[in-house]
Amino acid sequence: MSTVTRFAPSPTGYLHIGGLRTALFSWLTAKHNNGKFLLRIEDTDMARNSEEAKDAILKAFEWVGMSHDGEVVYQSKRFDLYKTYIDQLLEEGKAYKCYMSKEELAALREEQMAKKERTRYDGRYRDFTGTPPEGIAPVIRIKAPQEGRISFVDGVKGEFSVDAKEVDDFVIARADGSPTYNFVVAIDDALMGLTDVIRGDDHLYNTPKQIVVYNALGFKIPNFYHVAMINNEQGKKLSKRDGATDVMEYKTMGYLPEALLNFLVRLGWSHGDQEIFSLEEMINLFDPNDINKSSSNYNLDKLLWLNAHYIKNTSNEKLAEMLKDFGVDIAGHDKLEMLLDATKERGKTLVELSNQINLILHAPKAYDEKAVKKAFKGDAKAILTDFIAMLQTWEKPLHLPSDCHAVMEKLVADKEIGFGKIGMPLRVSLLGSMTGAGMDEVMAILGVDETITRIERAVTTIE
RNA sequence: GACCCUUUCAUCUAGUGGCCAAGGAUAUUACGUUUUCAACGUAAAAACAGAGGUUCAAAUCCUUUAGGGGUCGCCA
Repeated sequence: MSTVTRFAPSPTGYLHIGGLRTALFSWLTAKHNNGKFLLRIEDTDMARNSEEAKDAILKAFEWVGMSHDGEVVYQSKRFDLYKTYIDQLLEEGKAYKCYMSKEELAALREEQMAKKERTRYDGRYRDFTGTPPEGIAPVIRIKAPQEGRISFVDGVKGEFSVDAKEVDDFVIARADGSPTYNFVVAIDDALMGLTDVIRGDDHLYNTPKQIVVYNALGFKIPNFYHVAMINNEQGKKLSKRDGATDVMEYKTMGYLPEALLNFLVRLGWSHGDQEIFSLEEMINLFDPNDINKSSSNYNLDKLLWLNAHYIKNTSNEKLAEMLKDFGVDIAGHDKLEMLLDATKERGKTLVELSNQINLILHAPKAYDEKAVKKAFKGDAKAILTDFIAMLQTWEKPLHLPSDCHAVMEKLVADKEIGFGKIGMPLRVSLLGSMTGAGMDEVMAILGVDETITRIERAVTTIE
């Protein structure tokens, strides 16, 4: 039987970084087995759903390049289907109408809390045959087993079992007739042919309930994998205050999808000492049975490192394309290769990279104050002036970084000075700051004319 | 409150009774390289939550305490 996995978000907000990891694990499991990865939108709660949220989730998937197989399934369009199963269970006596009011239920819970018990429905209408109370629209509850244990083997946690007494006759249809979560999830997972359900371990307790549904309907129970949550660096639940939780924010911040996926796959999963995984390697090596039991903390440092790695290893052509989103359009630039070669090791994100490039592309509007103090002193002015003269009279071509380097070398030799004497003032003249790309590269990219223009302008500011 | 899950360097992790006086990666620090900043290279520092057991031998098995997380809806 071929593997089928799924991701099933409810469209109430953006795609969360934790959700993306769970989705990644599911996606990898499907790809590893040449199976299918399905997407289902859990929109049974009409009040909280939004179209925008759904689109945002789909967009995030598109960005990271995790495509789903087949059509997206919307639970909101399947109410008729769920209804037939509710009727079936009612007819077979596996579910029943419960006329307990919300007030009565609340009172019962309070009573149980007071007695320090786990709260649960007491089954008072399970075998009810009398006359139903007036004015109460009943909910439908499923008959859960009353004794024994409900158990299953979780691919991550291992053997998991709860006392049947812990699982009450939960509601499968509300008073208005709409089906509830645990009911529809079980039905959809079964009908969509899921073989492996990978989800957050906040669903661990839902699983016994869903197993009740599987059994009542005679469905085959899939493998379950409950993945521990991602916490913040302090080990607390990840919230907006901890930085970006929306997947698309990472695009804005200049992260590459490969880096983000590589980062996420290593949260709760590993393969020996390996840190860098291409998509292909992940697919080949991933096995949901290897997922770690414990929750992991979210730490941006490693993501930044990975991102730098992927930027360095991305083709210049592709980088140029991506940089368009960051206000840098160099796709047609004749020195594109040189420009990116000179900068891509200096940018950990596309934002930083675009800053590096802009530094070269645009003549400095102002010179960094500290840099001026350090570089434009002593005989800096004279050296720069000599350098201009040298450039103007240079007879060989000055196209390559090595060509430009030769000029500096000559100057250093002639004047019997260190490289720093020319390097530092030159750097400030060309870029306005003490940091940044190598001078040889910058000069080659700018060309002789622009190089001279920038130096001349700088010289006039030195008194 | 009840029930469940979990616990190796600051962080992600390797580790399935002897190969572990615990390995890798990130971050940190130092040094090297460099005209600068990065990148890169070398090195340093850094952990088995605590307490009891079992065993010739325990990070690994058992008990227990503590920390963290989750669940207890006519939400998903």
